[in-house]
Amino acid sequence: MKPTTIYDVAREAGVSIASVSNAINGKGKIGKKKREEILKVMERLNYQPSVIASALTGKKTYTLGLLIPDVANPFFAEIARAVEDIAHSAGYSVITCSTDNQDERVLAYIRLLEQKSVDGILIGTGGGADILAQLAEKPLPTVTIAREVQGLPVSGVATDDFRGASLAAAHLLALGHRRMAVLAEDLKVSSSQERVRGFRFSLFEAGIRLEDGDILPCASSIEGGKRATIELLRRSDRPTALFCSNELLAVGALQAAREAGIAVPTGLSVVGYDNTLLSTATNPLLTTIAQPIEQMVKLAFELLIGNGQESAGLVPQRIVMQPELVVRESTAMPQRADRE
Amino acid sequence: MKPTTIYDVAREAGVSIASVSNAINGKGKIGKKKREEILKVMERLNYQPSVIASALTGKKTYTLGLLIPDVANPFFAEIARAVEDIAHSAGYSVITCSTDNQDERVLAYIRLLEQKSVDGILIGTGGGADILAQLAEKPLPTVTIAREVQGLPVSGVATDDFRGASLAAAHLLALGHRRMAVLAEDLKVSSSQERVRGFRFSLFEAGIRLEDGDILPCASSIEGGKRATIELLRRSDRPTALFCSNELLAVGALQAAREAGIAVPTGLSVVGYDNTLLSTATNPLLTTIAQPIEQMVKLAFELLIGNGQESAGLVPQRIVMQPELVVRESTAMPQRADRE
DNA sequence: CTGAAAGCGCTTACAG
DNA sequence: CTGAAAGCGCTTACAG
Repeated sequence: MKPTTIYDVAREAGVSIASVSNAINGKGKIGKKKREEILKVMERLNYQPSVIASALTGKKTYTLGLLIPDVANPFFAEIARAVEDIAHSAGYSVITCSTDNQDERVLAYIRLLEQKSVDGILIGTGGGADILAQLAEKPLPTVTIAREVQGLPVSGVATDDFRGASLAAAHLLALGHRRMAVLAEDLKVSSSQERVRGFRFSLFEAGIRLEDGDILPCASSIEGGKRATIELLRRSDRPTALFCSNELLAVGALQAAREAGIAVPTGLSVVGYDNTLLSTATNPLLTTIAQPIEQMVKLAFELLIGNGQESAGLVPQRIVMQPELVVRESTAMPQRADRE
Repeated sequence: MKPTTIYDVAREAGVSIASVSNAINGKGKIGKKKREEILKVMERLNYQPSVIASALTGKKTYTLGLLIPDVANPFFAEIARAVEDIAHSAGYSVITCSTDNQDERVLAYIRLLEQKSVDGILIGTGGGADILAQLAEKPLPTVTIAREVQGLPVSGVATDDFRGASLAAAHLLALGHRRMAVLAEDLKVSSSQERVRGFRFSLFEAGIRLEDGDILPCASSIEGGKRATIELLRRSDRPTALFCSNELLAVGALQAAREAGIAVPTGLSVVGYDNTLLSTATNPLLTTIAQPIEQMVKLAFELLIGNGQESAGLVPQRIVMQPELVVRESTAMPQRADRE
């Protein structure tokens, strides 16, 4: 009933446990024959080394922590999947931590991950920079993904959110829109801020002023986007186009427009952000900004685990990827034939 | 730089490590004063016990494995979130494993989870019953969730998929549909099978025969659902209603219908399954079957970890929950004013 | 190349 | 109530 240990195979193979250990880890200090014999015995006994025992001796736990706001959010679900795949292919498993961007949850999870001696943490969540700053002090390798942390001296990879928003703005501008608004999720999150800034700045350059009132902070959910849009559509000078900082909000906007009897894109254009599967589930299909998830994750993983081995004490490295505009059906030239 | 250990606090507090251990674990064998003093020292040194060390002495790892087909699939993302939350509140963390329903992946993950000495595994994935059967042999606590495993002597909680499909059938039947078809994901997965069976049986009882050709196996993706629907819509006697075994397929169906110029629900009714956020992102909103995810997860967790402590050697227990029909906009009476 | 021994950070009987 | 000691399953110098 008890799992077989290194002692069992040593006894069975007639060698010392040190030799078994060496055989497993391929340290050169063992004869070929002996090695093969041991491997054979291991196979026969169906022996599987305990990673917790080996971790205790200073080796790695081969476990990573992934901090994200919410796995149930399609964008982060996709990130989680990508992380899982690349980690798994490198022998690691990952503990997913949904923080809801709440400081206390972030804190609790970090503590937990420390106690479990994970080999590293991938941070894709919001949460006070001060809290995350503590992390940088610790010996625990950390890299951020899909977000920046102000002044945090850790490596990370993100996509250029300012640029992504500019892409959206340029698209809308080119279509001829002048009255626009933005739906923004939690402004504590850097990526959200950047998207707002980028959009605003692009309009500014085009000579269009986006008032504070045109930027609506929303709960990051379909409902949140819907509520904000309803309010927007009630205004006398309602916008002809909406830029949403994520697709949950965009879906909400679509729904609000529909209920208000405003056709998209004819009466209202909307562009989302992230290019998740939600953007292909809506009708009309969402025009959106895509982030190269797989690549980001791949790079982040390499930064974390170190493809080279000496990445340890290096200077923090920030990689920024380029977003892309994906034009689908939810944007068009503005026309005031709204109330169809 | 090195994390503080139990020795550090013992020295600092002027006691033995055994006492520190006792203080932490609240074993009665320690004086109140001493206990509080120790706790204070722990606080001051910011001491956090190593769970891997404690796990090695026979205690739990407080880590669970969650096997699902794919976290990027909204339904499983929601399951993963629910599991994470309840696990976290009980002091556990969870390693998410996306298997794509592939035997080899299932196998690899199980092996990994064993090596990491997880305290239990939640199985929500497909994969050969034979493979999972091995699991039952092992001392590793296991419970299935949202699926059955034929003849596997383990506990589990699922919702009644046969019934859920019947609900869908009844709804469509009541609306007056007679020519129907079903889009089924991977038939190796029990839940999928049951949904097909349930639907078929209900029609049968109503005197309607569902031919094998009316049941289209699809890749479990939007694309998969779309392709199958396109084929279906080309048929001369095309169905007036579609039952999809999950919402990815349903979304695909919606898209196919749109491209074919067939209005939903007027020209074609479609009902999905799972009630994920996808069902509220589409236009029209999806009529679907809801599973009580949170409750299922809660019960599964209790079965796994044992709210009572002696659940160990008990007879496997299967809990089945009831699904619910959620009527939204994608279903209506059949009418042959298709080509609008 | 190989084995005896110490040690990783805890917990748990076992004496006192 | 408290501490010394053994042990969990490995790995890693260190001798041979």
